[in-house]
Formats: sequence, structure tokens, C-alpha cells
Amino acid sequence: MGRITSHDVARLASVSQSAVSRTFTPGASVSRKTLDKVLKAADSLGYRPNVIARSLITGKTRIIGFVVAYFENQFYADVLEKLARKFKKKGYHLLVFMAANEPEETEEVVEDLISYQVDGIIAASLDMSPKLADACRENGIHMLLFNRHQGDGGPPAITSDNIRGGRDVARFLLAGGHRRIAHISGWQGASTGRDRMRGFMDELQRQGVNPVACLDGMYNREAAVHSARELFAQEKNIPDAVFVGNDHMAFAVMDLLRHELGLRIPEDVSVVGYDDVPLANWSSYDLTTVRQPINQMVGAAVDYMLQDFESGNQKQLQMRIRGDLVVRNSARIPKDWQ
Amino acid sequence: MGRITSHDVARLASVSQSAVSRTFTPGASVSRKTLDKVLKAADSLGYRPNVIARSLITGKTRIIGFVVAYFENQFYADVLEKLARKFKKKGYHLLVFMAANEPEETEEVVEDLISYQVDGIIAASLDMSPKLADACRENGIHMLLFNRHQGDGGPPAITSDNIRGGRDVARFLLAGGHRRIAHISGWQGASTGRDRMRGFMDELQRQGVNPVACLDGMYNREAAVHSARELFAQEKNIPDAVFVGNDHMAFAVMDLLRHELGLRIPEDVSVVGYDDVPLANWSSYDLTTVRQPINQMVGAAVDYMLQDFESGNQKQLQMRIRGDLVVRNSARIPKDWQ
DNA sequence: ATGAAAGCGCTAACAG
DNA sequence: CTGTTAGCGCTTTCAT
Repeated sequence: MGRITSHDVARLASVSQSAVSRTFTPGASVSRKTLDKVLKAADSLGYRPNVIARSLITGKTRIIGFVVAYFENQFYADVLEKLARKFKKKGYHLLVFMAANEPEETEEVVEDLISYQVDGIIAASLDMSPKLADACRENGIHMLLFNRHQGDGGPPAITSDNIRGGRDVARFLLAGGHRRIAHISGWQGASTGRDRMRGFMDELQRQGVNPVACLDGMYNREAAVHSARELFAQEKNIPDAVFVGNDHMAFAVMDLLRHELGLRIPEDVSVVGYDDVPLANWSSYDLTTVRQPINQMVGAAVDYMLQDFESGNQKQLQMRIRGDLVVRNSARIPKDWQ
Repeated sequence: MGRITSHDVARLASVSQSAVSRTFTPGASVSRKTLDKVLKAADSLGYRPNVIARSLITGKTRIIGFVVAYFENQFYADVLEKLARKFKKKGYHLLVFMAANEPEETEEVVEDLISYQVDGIIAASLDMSPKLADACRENGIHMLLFNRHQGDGGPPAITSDNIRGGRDVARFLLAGGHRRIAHISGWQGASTGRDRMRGFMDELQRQGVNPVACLDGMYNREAAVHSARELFAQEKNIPDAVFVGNDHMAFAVMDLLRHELGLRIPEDVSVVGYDDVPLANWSSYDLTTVRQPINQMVGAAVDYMLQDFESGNQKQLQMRIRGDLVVRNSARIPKDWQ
């Protein structure tokens, strides 16, 4: 009924409570004999060390706070799953926090995180004010931005190379002969939205092509659809290609184009997305998109965190992992592509 | 640098450490004056109570373990998001564990959960062996099965009324004039898979119709597609309607039917799913499906847990919440429906 | 290798 | 209402 403690085990095994502790502390010195006795007693009682009590003295909870805005975008669900699996193998677990990217809400979450004495915070789809970054540092909480960055002086961040990705999309569309190109961008309040747009626009300009339009889709299906409807309601300058800031919005745009506007993809209009979530490969969408190398990003995130924990101090990091264009059939394929 | 403790605050505010503790304990008796002093000192130091230390003495961590098998199915991502938001409002947070529904893995996870002294476990898409249920009980961990049940004697469980849902699908299909009906079921190792199938089959039988086939789709896209391909490769008895055990598989089946087999939905074949995930309402699929009332289910889960925590003992619960058929356009609509 | 003892940061009696 | 005191279950010196 009451929880079993190391004392109970010690009593049953006729050893000191310290011996029990040592048995469950990797690399502590216990004789073969006591170890056996303790393990046997522990097993018969169903004893598990209380990591909460342990953390009080070690100062490490082995809990990582994972902060995210929404899971409707499959990308983040995927990230969570992969992070959780990888961290679990290393003996860490994720405490989830839902928070919109608003200063007020972020602040509240960070306070909670400090209360829980998490060892680290992984913030996906979220910015960190300097004040919050300081608060984390003061409390010895390691921090990592995932799929966002705040510039070279900002907090450690892992993203894919969104500028390059945007540029690749522009090249692909231009090579495909498109000249009336529109962009429904990711949220301009987020680095991903800005970087993808910048890479895209720069390359268009470099090749001397002006986009017919560039609207903020806010990483929101409704906003993206609204923008797209506007684009295609014009008298002239109807786009023949649209680069949408992420897959999540691209699906909504494709649905609009096909089922409400009766357009064929890619015959009437090409659509390109960003992320390469699993859905992009389903044949209903078969979306040409830029892959965010989730496995590499997650792997790097886990490695970085663990290394930081070990060294004890937070290292600088601004990692941009290259992600390639995945050519499918939602956009016209240039004749001599690859 | 070092974390700030209640002692630091006490010193600065010239009060006892207990006074600080009381200030942060809702409903403790502190005078207006000390409260102000403490709050001011705490604020200037950026102090936050250490909930880990607190939990050691209260015996409550305010952490709920959430165990789930995969997030590829949007249903579970949605559940997690809603649970996290609702629990947060009550001061609880979720620790996520990924675990397949295999005894060995489940056992490992429960051990971890005990180590973390979580207040409760919500197991989605997972069974609980009697042994594990006992382990939880002995450690004072409340437990709740979400979207699974293990019968009336089993652990507390919240599901939707899957038998009724299956039956409703059968009625709908039969009323639509279908007579060559197939079922690609949810995994028969799961109560949802069995119940949906049972409700469906019973109603078919009641109306004197034999299904042309009934295959286990394992809640897995590949398995479902494999089954569907088999169904439609036959010489005769090609189905004119398929009830698929959840939306996640239904999407894969629809993609196969349309893009590989060239069939029209619903003209050539009707498809019905189960769950009503957001995707089901996207126009590419526009899937007729049975709604799992997620908000109600999540609400009930939170209420139950909180009430259990308060009363201290685990009450019996076998809740089946009714979920209605959502008629869209992936299945022929009976003339006089509604 | 082992046990005794101190203490992590906090809450909860207990006096006053 | 407030301070003092005794732990919560564990790890970690420190002797032995």
C-alpha cells in the first residue's frame, strides 16, 4: 500500500540503506554478495528507486521540457515521437507544454518548467525572449530551439537550411518554365517563414523574375486558403505555380484549387510545400516538397543536450542541416531535371 | 547561478523559511504584510518553488504519465494536445512515453512511471496486464485506459461506444443499398477493433446480409492496403462498400482505390472510416466516418483523474461515450437518410 | 566494501 | 499568524 523505500529493502536484505542506494547507482562500489542480496530483496518487494528524491540531491531530474504550439501539423507530432524515443534510450523523458508563440504564454510556461527543475528545454515553434533565456541560464536549465533560430547571437538552435530550401524551390519552379509564381509564406514572425521566403525570393530575383504575389499564410490552414482564394480570384496574373510555406498549408491550398476552383495539379498549377511530412507522400497529395531531415535534426538535438548536460555549461550552437527537394507530382517536372 | 531556494527569499524578506513556504501554499495562513514582503523578495530574486522537493513530502508530483504507441494516427496527437491543455489548467503536466502494445515494453514503461512517482497514468492504445495494474495500485498510481477497455472487471476505461458505432455504419451502408460489403477491421488485439467489428457484423447479420470479407487491418496503413488490394483483386464478389476500422487506414485504402485501382468513390465503392480526425473533413477525403467525441472523452478523463486524486482511491469506471456517424461523401447516401 | 550521518528544498505539525 | 523542528527518500562524504 505505502510506497516501498530503500529502507524497506535494506531491512529485508539485512544491509544498510546506503548499500541499497549503491546497488542502484551505476558505478558505485558494492560487493557481488550484497548486490545479489539487495537485488533479490528489491525484486521481491517490487522496489523502484524514487527518481524524484534522487533528483533533489543530484540536481538532475532527467526530465526535458518540450514546448510546442500545436500538433495539427504532423511535423511536430513526428518530432515529439522521435525525440521521446531517442531520449528514453538515454534515460530522459519529455514533459509536454502547449504554448502559442506569445511572450505572455511563453513566460508562464518557462516558469512552470523552472518549477519542475527540468534539465533542459526544447522549444519547437517558439521564440525565447532574452529575459526568459536569462531565467533559464540562472536556473541551470539548458535550452535549445528546434526548427526556429534567433540569429547568431541567439540561443542554441537547430533548424534545417531553410534559405537553401527556399532557393531550391525557386530554381525548380523556374526550370519548369513557370513565370507567374506566387508564394504563400510561412508566418513571418518565425525564422522558418522568413528564411524560406528569403531564399525563394532571392533566387527569383537573381533570375530576373518577379513573383506575382507574396502573402503571409501564418502557418494556418484557413489563412493560407484565404490567401490562395484571393490569388486565384484576380482578373489577370493568375499564378501558374505556388510555393506554400509548409506542407500543412499546402494540403489546404491543394484541396481548394482542386475541389473548389476545379484546377488540375500540376497541369493548371504547380504546388510545392515544405517539410515532407508523411502525408506528402500519400497519393492524394503526392506533394513536391523540401524535406526537413527530422531524424538528423532530432539526433543532433539529443546529442547536443546530452553533451551539454555532461559538460555542465551551455555551448553555442547554430546548426543548419541541409534538406533536399523531394520531387513528386504536384509540380511540373523540368525536362532535364537531374 | 545556483538555484534560488526558499531560504534565500526568507533571508531577503527577513522572515522564516516557513513563511515563504506558506506564501506559495494556496490556502495557508499568512498575514497580508508578510505575504507582500515575501512576494517582493521572491520576485526580485526570480524565485520559483521547487515542485520536486515539494512532491517529496506531499507525495504528489502533479505529473501524469501519458503512454501511447504512435502519433502517425492524428487521433492520438489530438488527444495528447487536448489532454495537455486541460490538465495544465489544473496544474498537472504530462510526461510522454512511447510504447507498443507488447507486454514487455509496457512493463518497462510502467516501471519508469513508478520511478517518476507520477500521480496517474493515462494509457492510450495500450492494454494493462493484471500484474501491472497491481503494481500501479501498490504504488498509489491512478490509472486510466483511454480508447481501450478490458471489460467490466478491468481497469477504469473511457472509450466511445464502438459497438454502437459499428452498428450505425452497417445500417448506413445497408440503407444505401449496398449488399457486397467488406470490413477491414481495426486490430483484433484491441477492444476498439473488436467492438467496432462486432457492432458492424451483428447488424449485418440481423439484417440477413453476409459480408463478402472481413480482414484484420491491424491499425496499420500497409496492412490495410494489403488487405484492400486482395479484396479487389478477386474475380467476383468485388465489394461495393468497405468499412475500414479507423480513418488512418481508411485514407490509405481510399488512395489505393482511387489512384492505383482507378475506382471512383463513392460511385464505384463506398468507404466509411472511424474516428473523425481533422483530415477526414479535408476535401480530398471528405470521409464518412464515426466521430469519436474527443473533447468529451478528454474532459471525462481529466475529471475522473482529478476526482480520484482528491478522494485518494481509485473508483471503478467503464465509460462509453456515444459518437455519431458523420455523413460526408465517401459513401453513397441513402435517399431518405435523416 | 560497508554503515553512519548529513542534507538536498520543501511541507506540516507543533508551540507560542 | 509565525518560527522552530522533524522529516519526505535518496545520494554522498566520511570513517571504519
